[in-house]
Amino acid sequence: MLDTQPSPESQDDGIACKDCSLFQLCLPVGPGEADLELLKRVTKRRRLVRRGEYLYRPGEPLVFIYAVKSGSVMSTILLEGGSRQVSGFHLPGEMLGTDAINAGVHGCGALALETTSVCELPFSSLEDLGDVVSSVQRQLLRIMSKQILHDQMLQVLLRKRSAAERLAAFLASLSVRFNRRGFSSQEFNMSMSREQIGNYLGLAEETVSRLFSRFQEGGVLTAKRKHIRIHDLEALHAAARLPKDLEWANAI
Amino acid sequence: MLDTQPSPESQDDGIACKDCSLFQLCLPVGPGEADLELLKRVTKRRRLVRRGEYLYRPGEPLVFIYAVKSGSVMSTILLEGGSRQVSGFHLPGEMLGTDAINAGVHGCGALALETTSVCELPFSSLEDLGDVVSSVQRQLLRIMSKQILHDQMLQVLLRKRSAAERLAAFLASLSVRFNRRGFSSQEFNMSMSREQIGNYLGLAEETVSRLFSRFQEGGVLTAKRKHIRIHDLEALHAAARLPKDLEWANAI
DNA sequence: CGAATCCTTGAACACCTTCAACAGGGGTGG
DNA sequence: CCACCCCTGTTGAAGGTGTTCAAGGATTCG
Repeated sequence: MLDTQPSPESQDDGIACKDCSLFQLCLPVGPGEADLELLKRVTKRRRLVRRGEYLYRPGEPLVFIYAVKSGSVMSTILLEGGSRQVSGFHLPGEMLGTDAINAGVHGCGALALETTSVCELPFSSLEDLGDVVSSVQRQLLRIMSKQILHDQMLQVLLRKRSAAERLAAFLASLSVRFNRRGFSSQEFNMSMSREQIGNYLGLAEETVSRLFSRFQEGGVLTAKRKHIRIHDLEALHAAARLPKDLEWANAI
Repeated sequence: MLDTQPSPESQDDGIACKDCSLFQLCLPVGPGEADLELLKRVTKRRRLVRRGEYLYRPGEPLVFIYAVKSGSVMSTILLEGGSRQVSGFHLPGEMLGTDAINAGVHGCGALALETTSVCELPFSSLEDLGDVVSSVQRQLLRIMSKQILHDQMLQVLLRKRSAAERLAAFLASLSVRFNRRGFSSQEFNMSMSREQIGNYLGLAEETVSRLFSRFQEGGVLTAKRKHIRIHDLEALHAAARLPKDLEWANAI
């Protein structure tokens, strides 16, 4: 599959961190120049992973926290019996790897769904640097707190919502997240398959497929494989039955 | 309801922090005396809440992170329409409130299920103190990372597990958590109702009740209202189908 | 003792899954 | 370039699991 997702940033690697739209999304430390310098040092490392490649695998030691710059990453939990549980999708501007801080070892695997560029934030440097980095560490606390919040929101979805509500919430979330990154909120290419969406939402692949058809019949959207065009954003959000709180978006 | 849970620690409030069994559970900073002194200062505050009282309500500013000393606390998310979603049960030695760090405001409410004693950890002091506190802050990061991990495990449970597996996992978790605190792993009093368990596990109250009956018919346990006696711990863990990893216990 | 709450059990029903078959694209090799 | 194959996605039918509705029993507390 081609990297069909348009890239809002130059492929030039010489970009300054402060110009990276990711900067304010993942580590908004404010106007302090010292922190900015520090962050520049910390976030300098880049890595490119191709579709199907792993950013990290379960069991590997935690070396970096990652921030997605472009592309998309799927994290999966390896269950006994070898089956894999999708635990999250990470779009540009979103972080992953914080769940490994506790054990110092990655419990999840992170798989690139398309050609993906990430920032590597060496965790040891975040941890060891003195109080210069305190505001960064505070930021890290906030980010992790946010993730806890989002995991809880996702749990709400998984507990009591119908299949249609789950998929609507998922699509509404994608829409908001793409839009936040400067893309259209009404038309985008998903990088994940029906099976992966189903796995993530706790639904069978067939159910997801049927729901896409049903939404299409209802005139809410047009879905041609991975290309999604939302005609009635209002209806989609209504079907999702989520609080209007934008924080929800990251959760799903 | 009486506080039927036996208390493994003296009710005397003069207990030194380092003698508190909670100490190593929630903030194991190691042998450093400086940190120990600091923690003693930080965790000195206690609070007693009675059954039905709130530790905090949604919307209140984040002042403390809490650690349960005795009793039990249920945290709930307030959904639109006024319905409440149970998002977690917190037993002695477990923390709550970290999800509020991001917004600085509690999104959940925390309700005492029985007479409960908690430690109040002023969040500002955790945040503001210099590098003296760095190891504590690192600890906080670990704790939050652990919670993220556990939330993910819970999601696995909610996505693809049957009702019986969910309840078995919940009971197995309670068993492990009680045992960790020095209580019997085979016999204990739950502080939560069938309805609350169902809400938490994404099941109807009736389903939970039926499952208790079914487990009882199968000779796995005896349940007399909130008093649980597990006869076949092996079978319960088998029914739960969880990795033997103890980390699971906190998750559910 | 009465009331309210919690728990239990039964029956019908709805939703989603599972099994099955097929369609359609995309990539590969001839 | 075309044919083929494999993978992904779609659709149908049957069946199971859990919910909902309903009623009754048990326990606690005023």
